[in-house]
Amino acid sequence: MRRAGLSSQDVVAAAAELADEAGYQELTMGRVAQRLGIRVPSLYKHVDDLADLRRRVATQAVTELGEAVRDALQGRSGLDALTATLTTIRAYVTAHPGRYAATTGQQLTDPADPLVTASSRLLDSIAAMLRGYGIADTEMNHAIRTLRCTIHGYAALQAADGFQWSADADESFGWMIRFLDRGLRTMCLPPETPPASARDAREGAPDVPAPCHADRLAAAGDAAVSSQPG
Amino acid sequence: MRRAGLSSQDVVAAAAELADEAGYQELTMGRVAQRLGIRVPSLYKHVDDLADLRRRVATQAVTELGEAVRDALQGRSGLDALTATLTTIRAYVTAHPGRYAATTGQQLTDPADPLVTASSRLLDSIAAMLRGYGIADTEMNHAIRTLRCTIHGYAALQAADGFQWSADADESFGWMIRFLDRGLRTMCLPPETPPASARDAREGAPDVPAPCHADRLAAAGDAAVSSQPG
DNA sequence: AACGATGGCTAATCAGATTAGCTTTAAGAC
DNA sequence: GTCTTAAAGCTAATCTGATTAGCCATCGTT
Repeated sequence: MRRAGLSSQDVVAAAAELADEAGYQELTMGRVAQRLGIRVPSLYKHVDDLADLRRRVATQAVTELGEAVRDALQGRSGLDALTATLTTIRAYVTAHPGRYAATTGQQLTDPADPLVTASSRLLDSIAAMLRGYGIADTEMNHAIRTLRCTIHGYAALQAADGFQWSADADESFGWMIRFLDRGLRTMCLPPETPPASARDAREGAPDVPAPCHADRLAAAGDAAVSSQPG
Repeated sequence: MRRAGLSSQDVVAAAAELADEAGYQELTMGRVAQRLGIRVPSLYKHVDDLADLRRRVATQAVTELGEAVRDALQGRSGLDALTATLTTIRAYVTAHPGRYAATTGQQLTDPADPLVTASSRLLDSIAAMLRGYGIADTEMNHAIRTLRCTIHGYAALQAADGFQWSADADESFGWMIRFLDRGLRTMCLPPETPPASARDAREGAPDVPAPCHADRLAAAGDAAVSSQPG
């Protein structure tokens, strides 16, 4: 019989496409083999096992996403950069829900893992965006983590079920961007600075640490930040 | 042989405990049966199948979480209420990572589904928190969605790997709360209101819809908001 | 033309979910 | 007290999907 002549890359690519088209839960050895026109056991010549394949798909996703974000950030700063970042991520997750789904739930422990490397790059881009945004170094870790939560939450929800929340999803997305923008812009000013609004900031807030001084930064290159890609 | 005399509730409870203790990926019919001291096929007298069991665990989680948040919000408003909400959710997810993990990836389509009901209640609590926070009705949907993304992102990341991001996670959590607080307080003021900061808000922001007027609200009881629990 | 690594295959195994069908308990009807 | 019967368990069997073992063909190299 004629050989297909596949590489690991081909297998991962097929898996990624399959996940996007049929849903991440359909990313199975059988479906991948079928798509490639080979039998299931042959896949094991190219990947270790299903977990390995999933992890490679996740790595590809984070890599692609990181490149897209880096490209989108060229020459931008402030709200412009924030908008570009979120828009890019949203577009990516919309186009590749299965790939993004693969990234959720991956452990990032081994520093030599390509997935960890790719995640670090993505977070570096976000950090650069925030730095150009005027976030102080002392706040950087907190800001990255906060933004990461919001972005990951948005992306995870979107990847999970395509956001059926009706027609005004675009507006909500824009609102979210403006929300983040304002939060970032006011975050490093003294606590009293935000304009007196219709708000009663009670005194007895349960257990929030003191405002606006970040001690003990976990140093640079803090790979622990990226405990989860995206 | 002696009967165990189990109910569906017992099975779900055992599954929830198992998921918390051993991790969501260990939530398997075999492990659940083992924990209950019965054989695997007997489980099918109490639940339809594994998907049903998972969904019930998710429902229990969202219900418990909703009750906890509702309790925590008693007599609070503003930053106090926001802090209570997030602190409660964080505590719940920390105590019950497996349960929370069960909620991610559930579809919420059928309005009669108990999971949908429970999710709606939780979102109602969050809406009440925001309303008491001074968010206009026209912005409510956007605010809920935004907050939901951040909360879900935080919870999902935490449930996935327990947040190994080093020692200052608490500080980041506090920072995030203050960030959200400031964002919410400044969000419904005219765009120019936020104090001129070290920021250059460029003009050419890619594609964000116009600021601060929300048209076409998806009416009340908008179950589509809860496309994902938590 | 031989060769050796590579990529593919069949057959078999294993794990986990699910189904079929039987048996016994235990709760209520008489 | 017995009788009946639905519910709750069980064993055995099936099915799906992942994985392993071991064989064979292809292809680039010598």
